[in-house]
Amino acid sequence: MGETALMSPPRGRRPMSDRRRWLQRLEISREAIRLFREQGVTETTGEQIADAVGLSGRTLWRYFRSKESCVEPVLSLTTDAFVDTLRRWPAGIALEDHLIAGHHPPEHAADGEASLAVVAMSRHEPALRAIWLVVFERAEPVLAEVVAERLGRDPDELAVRVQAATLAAALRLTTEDIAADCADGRIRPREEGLARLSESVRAATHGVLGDLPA
Amino acid sequence: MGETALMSPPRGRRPMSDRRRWLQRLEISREAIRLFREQGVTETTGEQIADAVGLSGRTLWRYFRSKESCVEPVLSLTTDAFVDTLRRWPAGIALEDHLIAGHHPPEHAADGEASLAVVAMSRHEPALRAIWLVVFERAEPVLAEVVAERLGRDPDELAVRVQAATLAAALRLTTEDIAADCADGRIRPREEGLARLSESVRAATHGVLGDLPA
DNA sequence: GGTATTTTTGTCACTGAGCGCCACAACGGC
DNA sequence: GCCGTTGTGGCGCTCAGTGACAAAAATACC
Repeated sequence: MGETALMSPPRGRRPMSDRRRWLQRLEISREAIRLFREQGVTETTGEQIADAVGLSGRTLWRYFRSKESCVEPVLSLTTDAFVDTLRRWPAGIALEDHLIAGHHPPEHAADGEASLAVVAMSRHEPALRAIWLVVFERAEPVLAEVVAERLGRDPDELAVRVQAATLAAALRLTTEDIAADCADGRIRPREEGLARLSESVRAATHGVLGDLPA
Repeated sequence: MGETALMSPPRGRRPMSDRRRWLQRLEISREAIRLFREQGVTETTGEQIADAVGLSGRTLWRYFRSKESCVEPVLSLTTDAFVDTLRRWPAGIALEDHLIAGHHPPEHAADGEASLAVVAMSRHEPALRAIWLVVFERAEPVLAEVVAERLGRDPDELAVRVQAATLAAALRLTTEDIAADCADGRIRPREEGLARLSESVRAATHGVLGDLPA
């Protein structure tokens, strides 16, 4: 039982155990976030999370080393999905339109909302903030690939990496802004969030990435 | 505990209770980091830290909510000092020269080395990593001011904040690199660290901030 | 089908973090 | 002297997290 967190669902059929474990972690993650949102982090005990998933407390600690890290799978899933959408972004199309056009299964929407809630909570919960920062940091190399491909250059080039870092910074800041607005009652519907994201990408890249079609 | 105060001459007991508390936290921080470096984090108990400073365990938890957060004061001190030096960076001068030219009291050097050690440990200690990320993140607004001032624009502008976040990311990554090299035996003298930092700043800003004199 | 083996889970006991509560000592003002 | 305030230690508690071992379940092998 490796402690390593898997970023995306294992595809293979054979080692079902791996995928099973991934699903179990995801399930725990969803329940944990639900409880965190309902009662707060400190008010939620590990036992409660375990009960909610029908596991014993001991087993929970075999899946996660701390109760805060329970939020990681959902956070990773959402981040990966977003970066993946970004990767498929065709040239000549406005980013916003592409984001809206992507396929969005309803369960992904729920996870996305949960992730935003976690990001919002992370403002006052250092442990959650650390998870969020680390998860998002893992997306940076992928962003570097996206930038490199778009510019037709090498992902190892300094300029490309810098551009990717800038892009990552813009995406993270905007996501946190949206999460904050969302949590503070200023309800932000999905569309507005996407618009803001695409705007910040445009601002961060000065349009270098090929947004702004015709 | 204390009966006869045979310490130094009676110093003014002003309402400086705030500064006193700050000093006490700093002292705890130094001892905690020393113990963490000597025995590792998990092997160090809160009681040991308390003993090292001559406090009871109960009192330690009044100063810090977790034993890992004991590293925060030294880390903040070092980070603040660095950002402050950056703030005083005059236009038209190479960053590296400015960093070297800054005044560096010997006790700051010890704290700086301790901070690097903490950053190095944070690679494998999630709790320490959380502290480090949060401490450094607090520097971002200040960096935004620096960027804004240098560019003659507003600190609230999205482009400025993005630039500052990029700068922060570059500084953080470089610091972590230096810390890792330092901890892994590849001894990195102070000068080389400063050179690397100024290079990463140049790379992150494309020279926008006005490095590269003449 | 069956059994043997490996993996996963649960139970129990334990350490240690961290806090609530109360008592006590040290200050400073009256 | 008597206060109120503040910092501190002691006691006991809850809960995070782990090690050890047993029960159960999945898997492999026949």
